[in-house]
Amino acid sequence: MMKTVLSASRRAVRGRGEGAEARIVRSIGEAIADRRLPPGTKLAEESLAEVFGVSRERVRKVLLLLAQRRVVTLIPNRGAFVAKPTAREAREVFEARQVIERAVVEALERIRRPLPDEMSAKLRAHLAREEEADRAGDRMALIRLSGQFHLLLADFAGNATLAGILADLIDRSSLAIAAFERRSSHSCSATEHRRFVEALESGPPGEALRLMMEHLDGVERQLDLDARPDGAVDLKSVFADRT
Amino acid sequence: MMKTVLSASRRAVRGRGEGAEARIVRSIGEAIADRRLPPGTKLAEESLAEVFGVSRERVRKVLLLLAQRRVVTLIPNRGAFVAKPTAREAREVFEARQVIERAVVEALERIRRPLPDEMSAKLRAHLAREEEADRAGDRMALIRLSGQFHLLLADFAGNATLAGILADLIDRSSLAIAAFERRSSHSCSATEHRRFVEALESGPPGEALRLMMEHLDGVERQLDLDARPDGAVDLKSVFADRT
DNA sequence: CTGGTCCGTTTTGTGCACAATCCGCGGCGT
DNA sequence: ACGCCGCGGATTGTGCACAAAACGGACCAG
Repeated sequence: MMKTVLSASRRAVRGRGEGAEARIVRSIGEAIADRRLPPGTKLAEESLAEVFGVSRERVRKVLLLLAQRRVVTLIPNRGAFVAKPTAREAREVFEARQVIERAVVEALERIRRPLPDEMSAKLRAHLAREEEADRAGDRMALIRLSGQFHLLLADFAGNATLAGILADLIDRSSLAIAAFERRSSHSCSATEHRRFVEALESGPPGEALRLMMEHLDGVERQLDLDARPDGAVDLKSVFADRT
Repeated sequence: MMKTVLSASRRAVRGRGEGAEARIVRSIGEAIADRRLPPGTKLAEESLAEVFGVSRERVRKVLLLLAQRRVVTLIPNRGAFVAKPTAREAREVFEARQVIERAVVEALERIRRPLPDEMSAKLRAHLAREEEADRAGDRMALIRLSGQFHLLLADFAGNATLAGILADLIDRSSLAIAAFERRSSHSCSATEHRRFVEALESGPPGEALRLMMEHLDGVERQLDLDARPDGAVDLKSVFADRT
């Protein structure tokens, strides 16, 4: 038996209910984080309403929520688009992440070793999943898992408010990466995550923090944040050495 | 001449326009921060629509935005209420503020002294306003100015994203203070702010940071975060030593 | 006096229809 | 060939009407 049957005739079942909006928000949010919806993509209300089997105003509400989280941009009388961060905003987001994740890791380092079994177990289980996705070459899963890893750490730190803020920043990081990623590079984060966990469990004090800061720096440095915003490219330099 | 004339007959002028929603959000947000709307207050859609001279769905949208910022709580089929943070949430908010404001002050301390004229001037102007509100005993103005002070510092730090996050946290601080303030105490923050600015301008390195952390600790310590949430009070202990 | 049920009123939730706005395209003039 | 203007189609924005649900009071039974 299939898990869920997607069909227009089922809209009464799929579309309704308390958490319908939350489901759609998650769904779109994940699609954006996974880059199935690249920055700049138009999100037409009618289409989304059809896809999710809900009325147009429900979609409208969802888009308003996503806009508040800066994941989509709402342009009056033009519609909703997947947000396309500026280079400046991208830098700010990564800086904000460093600020918050530093605090998270500092809190985690204050926990007496050995780490609680549950925490350790969850971390190792997560690493296993990341490495499997890595082996399988499942890029989308890897991106999602990478975000979840940082969020998992924030949860362990015990401050749900900070974790919530970080969740937003992680989504926006995905957006920034999608917008500014260099064609080349991409050192897998799975191994860096593993090293971090090892440092956290049995490394010298401060080692985990150092690794995390380097990790975030590394991710940011893989971006091409000097690129001009689209449409402002210098045509002269682009065609300089062409004949 | 008065700045703005509030009148129902002006609804066509006041209610319309691009920034109508932003205006209402600010208006309600300030009212909550100023504690003219204490935690738990019901925010009926129809009433608000009438007050601001807009349609009910516009109010609805505004309430959705405020709910996203955790300033109001939306209970399905019950309506919107001014959020009433739990003690845990209050602690989390203050901890989050420390995390972010530490980063802000560290960034400010990295600026070479003397501080740029504009920055210095704005800070001093702000201090003057705070002290005047203090002398005048204008409690509401003092609360608002106190929040603006911290936000001003974040602006100077140059990260708009972090500043935006902090703005939310400051609003929620006001809520927490309103919910957990002790009847007694309240050391004026104006003098602490002045000392901070002096330390920032000409104090030894780290002094400003120390003052800011103490300041935030002080604010939090003025709260009674051990109070049980309303309705869950332990009647036995309340009437323990009564006859 | 306590506790429970029913019903009217008030408030919130949702779909729909219509108004407003914008985009693309074709025509026209320079 | 380039740019300006205006129109048709499509998309978004908004008010309205009705459906759904909750609160409060009245009434009643124990």
